[in-house]
Amino acid sequence: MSAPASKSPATLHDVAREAGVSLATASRSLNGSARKVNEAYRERVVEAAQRLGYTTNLFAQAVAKGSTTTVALLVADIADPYFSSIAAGVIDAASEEGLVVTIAVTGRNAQRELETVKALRGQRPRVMILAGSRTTGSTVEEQLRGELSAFEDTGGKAAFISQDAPPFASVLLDNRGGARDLAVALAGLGYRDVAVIAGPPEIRTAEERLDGFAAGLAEHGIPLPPERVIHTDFTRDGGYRGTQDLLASKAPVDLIFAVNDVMAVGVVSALRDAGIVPGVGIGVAGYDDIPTVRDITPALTTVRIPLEDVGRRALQLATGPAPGSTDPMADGSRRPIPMETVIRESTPRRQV
Amino acid sequence: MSAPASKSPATLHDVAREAGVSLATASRSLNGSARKVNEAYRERVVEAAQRLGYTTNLFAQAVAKGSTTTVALLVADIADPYFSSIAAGVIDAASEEGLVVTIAVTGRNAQRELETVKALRGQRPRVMILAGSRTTGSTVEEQLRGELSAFEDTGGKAAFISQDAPPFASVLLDNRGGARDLAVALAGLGYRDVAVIAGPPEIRTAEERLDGFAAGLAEHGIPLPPERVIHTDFTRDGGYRGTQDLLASKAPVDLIFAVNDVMAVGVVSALRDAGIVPGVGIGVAGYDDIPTVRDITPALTTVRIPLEDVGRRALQLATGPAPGSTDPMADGSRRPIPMETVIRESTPRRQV
DNA sequence: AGTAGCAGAGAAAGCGTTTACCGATGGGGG
DNA sequence: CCCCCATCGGTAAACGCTTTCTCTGCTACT
Repeated sequence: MSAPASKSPATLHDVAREAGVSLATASRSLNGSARKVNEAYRERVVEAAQRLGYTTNLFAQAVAKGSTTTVALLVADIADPYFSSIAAGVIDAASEEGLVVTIAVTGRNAQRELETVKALRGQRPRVMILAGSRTTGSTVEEQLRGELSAFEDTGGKAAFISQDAPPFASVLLDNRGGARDLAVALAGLGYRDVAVIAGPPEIRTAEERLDGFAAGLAEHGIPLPPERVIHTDFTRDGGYRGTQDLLASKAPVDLIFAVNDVMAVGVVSALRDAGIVPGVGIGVAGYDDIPTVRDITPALTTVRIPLEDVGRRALQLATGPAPGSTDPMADGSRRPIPMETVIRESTPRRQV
Repeated sequence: MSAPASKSPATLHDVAREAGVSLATASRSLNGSARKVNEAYRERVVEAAQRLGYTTNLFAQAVAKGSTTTVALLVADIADPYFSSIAAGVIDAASEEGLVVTIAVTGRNAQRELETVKALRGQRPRVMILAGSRTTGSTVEEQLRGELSAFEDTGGKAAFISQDAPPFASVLLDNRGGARDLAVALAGLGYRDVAVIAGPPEIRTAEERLDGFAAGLAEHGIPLPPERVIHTDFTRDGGYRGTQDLLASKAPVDLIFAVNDVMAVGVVSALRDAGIVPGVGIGVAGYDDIPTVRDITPALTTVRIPLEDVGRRALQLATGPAPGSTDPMADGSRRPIPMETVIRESTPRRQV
């Protein structure tokens, strides 16, 4: 049982020989070169390539051309629906442009993110998209920015998702506005004793949502004292534990807002385990509108983000307007993606 | 506002010059070359690299070495939790080995899958992992196999997930056994009038689950007449519509098994919309144990697959045992991943 | 002290492409 | 009928890296 001979893949050289033309002609025939090539030759080359099962070696092409067709996408956790939806958008948009997407996961770890960026730089991607990174203001963040600057200086383009990180491009999500609108809507439904299950303080997205929500409440004169804000991590389990802590504090609560849906699902679960019927005893709201929240009971009130569009847009932003054009996206990129409050069963009108 | 000068990235050449050594020495210093290099030199080189912000150009390295550090992963839909969990496993295992993962989505379209494989071949990945591909027996499938054979002939390694596709490696899931066990368990709970929301007939995974389930029922003398089997597509919406069709047929049903959880969620939703309480009026079971099903009401009975492990294993299988060793995985790879029936609220013991 | 042997630096030949440049061919204008 | 120019193959030089091979300068052994 010996391993197969493992001949190396056919090269352009082979194709050229097979077709009886020169290397240059073969090359020109196979990629839409600017220069014309005799149709008869071209056909022969294409046929030969076919016959040999030739595929252009993208690496060699990249080294010769000095540019690649790769997009690098960094996410915190690809199994999280928030990120996988964004990834779907990025991949979709990328494949339209003939780009190939490399995904790396950073596990919400700034150090790891930095190292990943460094490693990915070796791939010389055209574009790097960072979703779900922390902004800690730490030296690690400085290094990250340095790395990205260097990346851009050498012809790459970096784009952030949901994080304003000048001078880099970013797809801005109006987290603050969305959360504010949600708070206003909920206040309108009669909720008064509000608690928030917030994310880790160093995740800016989470903080923006918290701020916006507090602002919306304030407009209705509803306070949000610090002890009603529980910082925990961005997972279902974080939501669960945060809720337990909240309940243990015995604070009177008629609404819990979790700054993302994954956590909100944990909230619902914790409430139920504590014998409280979510939506009846205590209202629950989340953020993101991941598919699951439509299917749980009660269906969750949340803020919808068009996540696939966000991913798509990040890519477009980064691959940029056709060079030479007067950048029509330039200001569009600064305009945050609008979001929509979606009221569902988990926050019925409050009995008075 | 002119674009930045965009100098090209530092090359090894630059590093060598900066360190005052030869190209060869620089190369040897930076990658753990077999050959020794004077420690003093090495340090100078490393420092120079640091100073210049040098990162090895992986493309150039690949073309020089003739081998890459890329893994290509093909999934039907990255936003589907089944696939995103697998992807998480693959990425995790890959990054342990210093490999970088490229993800492409094929949208359950055989033609597109074929084209994707072709395109991805240009990247000369070390490994290609195919999850969720169709097996249609069609000419497209033949072409796909041809493409993969060529890929392996030229030194690559292909691995399938949940699909026995000799001679290629695959991580086998015991779909049939898992479904059989589930059926037996459900029969034991007293269910008798069973219907199945099945997947598209050309997806083998779906058919195996259907078969296994029917077999398990048969052991208990429970029939599964063809009209109780509804073929629909592998989405939540497919499950929803399939259930509507089923209900419209007026067949007496006390249990619906959907061949995957995503569809099962659709089943639950359809039942509820039809005024039937899932779990009380009609039992519901799914397959996969995606996170959501634990959180919906009623929590779904399902079959657990360790999806991340599956992904991880696929990668290990493909990167293979250390060359030279006597392939301890060789038979292990043929041993299907075990699965576990998980009974939850959606299938309470049936009243007699 | 002389030589075998070896360590290790450097030169150079690739790896599979692209692309500037060269030169041949053929057509059209004077 | 000749010359110039446009057109289009081919040749060869990159691209950034690895790796083989050559060659120098030691160490170490007899």
